[in-house]
Amino acid sequence: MLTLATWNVNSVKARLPAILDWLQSFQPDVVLLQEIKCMDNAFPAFDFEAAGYKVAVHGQKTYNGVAILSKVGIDEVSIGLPGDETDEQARYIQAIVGKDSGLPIRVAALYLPNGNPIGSPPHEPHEKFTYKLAWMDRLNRHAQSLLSDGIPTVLGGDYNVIPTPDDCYDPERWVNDALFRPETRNKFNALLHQGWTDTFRARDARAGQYSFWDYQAGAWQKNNGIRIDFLLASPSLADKLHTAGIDSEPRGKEKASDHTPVWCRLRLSD
DNA sequence: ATGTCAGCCGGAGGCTGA
Repeated sequence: MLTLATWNVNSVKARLPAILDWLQSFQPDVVLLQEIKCMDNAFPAFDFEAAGYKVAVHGQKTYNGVAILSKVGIDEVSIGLPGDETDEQARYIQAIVGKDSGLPIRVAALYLPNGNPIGSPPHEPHEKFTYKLAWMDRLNRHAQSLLSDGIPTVLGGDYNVIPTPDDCYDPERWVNDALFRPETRNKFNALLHQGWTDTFRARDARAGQYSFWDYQAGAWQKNNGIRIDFLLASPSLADKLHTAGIDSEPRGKEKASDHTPVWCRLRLSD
């Protein structure tokens, strides 16, 4: 059995004790981190190595930043999402894990742009919603190429997409938000239709299961959340999906991230 | 209506992003 997780930690420095606690108690094999908010040389690699993980990092100053932690090795690391050489935001890293312990699996940690506020001014080249939609087009092209070479793959991260009204506490409140707009949901659906499986949804059909709760307005206490963090499995891995879930425990602790870990467990034998 | 948190610069607290 192999346990993978994705977690937007909202600063790896601010969250280090919380992350180490969770690794110790949950014992995931592979963790995909987003919003580490530091440069590569400031990533606390020693602490994760001491906990038994190999580390691959793609960071930048202040914003964004993604990383992979693995107990089963990391090989063939590559950073950046293809399709725009001018994009300097650190939002994508992929690697092969588990190379020398059975089935090698390609994993990616991605941090899809938020996209708010929408249109201010509407056709400005750095408008955030335009950047989000263009990034999603690049992701979909890249994801298609990942499927075509047949390597079992998990694409995990903070997608900043609310896929359906079941994935937010009050759909009316989100209708004009970049996370829920039809353009956003259509592109995410197009990704799924390539053949990716939302592993959580494949194992839990209930509405109102969330991975993010805003810090403001008592959102956590009222369970005013949204589900925007996903582990998408390619077809051969979806067939091996054992269980999946959201561990909301870290969100309730002191000095929590606004996101909580989403996990899935794969049956790799047979 | 407001409510939060983190990083940056710079040496306080205002700004940005989420």
